[in-house]
Amino acid sequence: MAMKALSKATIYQVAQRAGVSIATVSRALRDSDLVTPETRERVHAAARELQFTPSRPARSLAEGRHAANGIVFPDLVGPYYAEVVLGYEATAGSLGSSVLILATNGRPDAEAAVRELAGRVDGLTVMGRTVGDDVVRGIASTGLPMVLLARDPVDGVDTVRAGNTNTAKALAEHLLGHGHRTITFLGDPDGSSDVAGRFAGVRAALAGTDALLSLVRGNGLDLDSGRTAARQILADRPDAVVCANDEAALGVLLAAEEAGLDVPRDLAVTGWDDLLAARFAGLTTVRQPMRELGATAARWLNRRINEPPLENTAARRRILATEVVIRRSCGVHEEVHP
Amino acid sequence: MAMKALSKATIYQVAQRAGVSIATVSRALRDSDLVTPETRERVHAAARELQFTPSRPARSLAEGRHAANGIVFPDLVGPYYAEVVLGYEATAGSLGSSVLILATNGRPDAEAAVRELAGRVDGLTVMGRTVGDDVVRGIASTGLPMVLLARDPVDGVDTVRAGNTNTAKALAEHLLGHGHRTITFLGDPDGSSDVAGRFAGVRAALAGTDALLSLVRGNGLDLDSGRTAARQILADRPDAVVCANDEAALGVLLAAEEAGLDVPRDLAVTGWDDLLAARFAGLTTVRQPMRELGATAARWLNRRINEPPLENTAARRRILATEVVIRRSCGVHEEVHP
DNA sequence: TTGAAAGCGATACCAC
DNA sequence: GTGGTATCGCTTTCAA
Repeated sequence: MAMKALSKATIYQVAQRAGVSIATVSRALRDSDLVTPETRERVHAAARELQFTPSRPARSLAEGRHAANGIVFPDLVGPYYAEVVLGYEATAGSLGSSVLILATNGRPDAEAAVRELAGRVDGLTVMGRTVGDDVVRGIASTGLPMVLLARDPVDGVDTVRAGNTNTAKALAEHLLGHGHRTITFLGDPDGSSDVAGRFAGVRAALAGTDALLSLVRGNGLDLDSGRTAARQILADRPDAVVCANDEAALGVLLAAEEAGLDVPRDLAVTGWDDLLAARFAGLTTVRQPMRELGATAARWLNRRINEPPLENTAARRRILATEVVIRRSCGVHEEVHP
Repeated sequence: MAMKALSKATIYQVAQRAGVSIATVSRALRDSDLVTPETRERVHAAARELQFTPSRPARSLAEGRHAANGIVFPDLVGPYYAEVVLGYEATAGSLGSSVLILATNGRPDAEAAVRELAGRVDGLTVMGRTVGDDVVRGIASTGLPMVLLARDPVDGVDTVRAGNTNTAKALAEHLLGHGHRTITFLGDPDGSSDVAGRFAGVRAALAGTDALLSLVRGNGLDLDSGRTAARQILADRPDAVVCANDEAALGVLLAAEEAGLDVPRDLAVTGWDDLLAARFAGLTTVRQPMRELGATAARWLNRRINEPPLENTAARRRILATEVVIRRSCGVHEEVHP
């Protein structure tokens, strides 16, 4: 039987086999027009026979670029980040760039991991509160193109995010319209700038009204944290609980059910993200363009990477629109739902 | 010849600054014990001052490895893949490897993209029906360590998957227990081996009974495809619709509601995956260890990568356990739900 | 312990 | 058009 030809072929072997120099191989393989169709074909044949694939590190070293970019996010748990990352990958891929991902989640060495990642890419997207501003500045100052995603801006770095405050204000006003007067916000404004913006919006809506706003930070934005926090919140019998995201809100829904409370009659609940589950739970929430957030970041990063060094434009900011999605959980509406 | 504005420092500059050779810098920075604590410190200081970070391509070229591995999946849409990829990233990261992702989704050049990815990593995990067996074999034959995830095995390549057939059989038997006799399976067995396994399980359960099984392939496994397919299915008034995944099942639920059908009284519906939404939709489904699937693949791949070439063990197979999760949608149970 | 130098595998400039 | 070769930045013998 034939021997397993696993040692990858190099450009030298292809050159030898085709009877040309490595320079010619390089040209022929990248379809340079400085090669005779004849030799071009000969080289391609040799390459094919040897199953030649150029070494990526060698290429990168010679070209001075990685042809890859990276995205750092806190976690991939929950549909929110997943959608954003997917949008990012799809767009980056179509722009001809490979994508490296890094979830800083429970990583103790997040900062080091991010720096290491920065060394593997032509540009980096940093999402949410994964690493401090100092790290972002440090990396940006090396000249590596960067884009911030769903995160407070840093001087000189592009930022893409989804609208929080205005939409949160609209949501809270809708709640007021239902007659709710004691409102609890569940989420930690110090935990992420998104949450901070949402809280600010709610507060703005209640300012100058007779409604009462209280804040419960909770332990996180997942279902169980929401459920746990809700047990405490429900003891105070607020009219409504505005949650920082859908998962927490779903947890509150579960806790309310346990407590024998009817939503929305006894308690109104709202979330944020419009997850698939929100639809089936009848949860009033806010929809944000997750896929588009990722796609925009990828597009911007690509632009920065290919930008002529001297035309370096000022940092961009963009806030993508979000919208309130009214369902059953925010209060009793005219029509009766089955 | 343009001047690089922010050229990163090289090992040469560090060497010069520390007054040593590049060899010494290399050793000092990788904490070799062949260096005086004294010079070690001097080198570290110089590196720090110059903000030196070794060039990844240069390192990879010299070491002959990437310190990275990749995972290919069809799509990241829907919580299923996201969870698997997260589990993968977390484990790979903790094993000291960077992770490259590739969604073949709507990519016309999926095969080329996978090959290109293969050139950037020390090992590759291929999930589902992203590329053909020929491509898998081709890559595996170059000696690149691989792991197959949720996909039919290929000779000589490790495979990790979740149980389908037996659990599907149990699920179908439960349905029979409810008295359902006309059952429609929604999903394309030719579209993925997972779906094929689930269908096989259902068929096995009905074999030898008086129950009738029909197959509707549908156009996909997302909510809208399920909803659309359901409109056709419902015309036949089956007792139960067994869906290949939760998203399709949720679509069926929506269509049933539109048609004025009561689930489970008029129609039983089951899904697969146990998404968060399934819980709130009261959907009977099957839970699979998504996170663990990814983690196992990452662990196996790591083992292969670091395996002494000659101890090359036979291809491994593992099927992780799945379990039926009974909720309301499969039929009327004793207890009355609110 | 440290330094000199030989790779690693491409790209691209400069002659011919 | 092609070939020779310097270069990219680092790791790793091999000597000293």
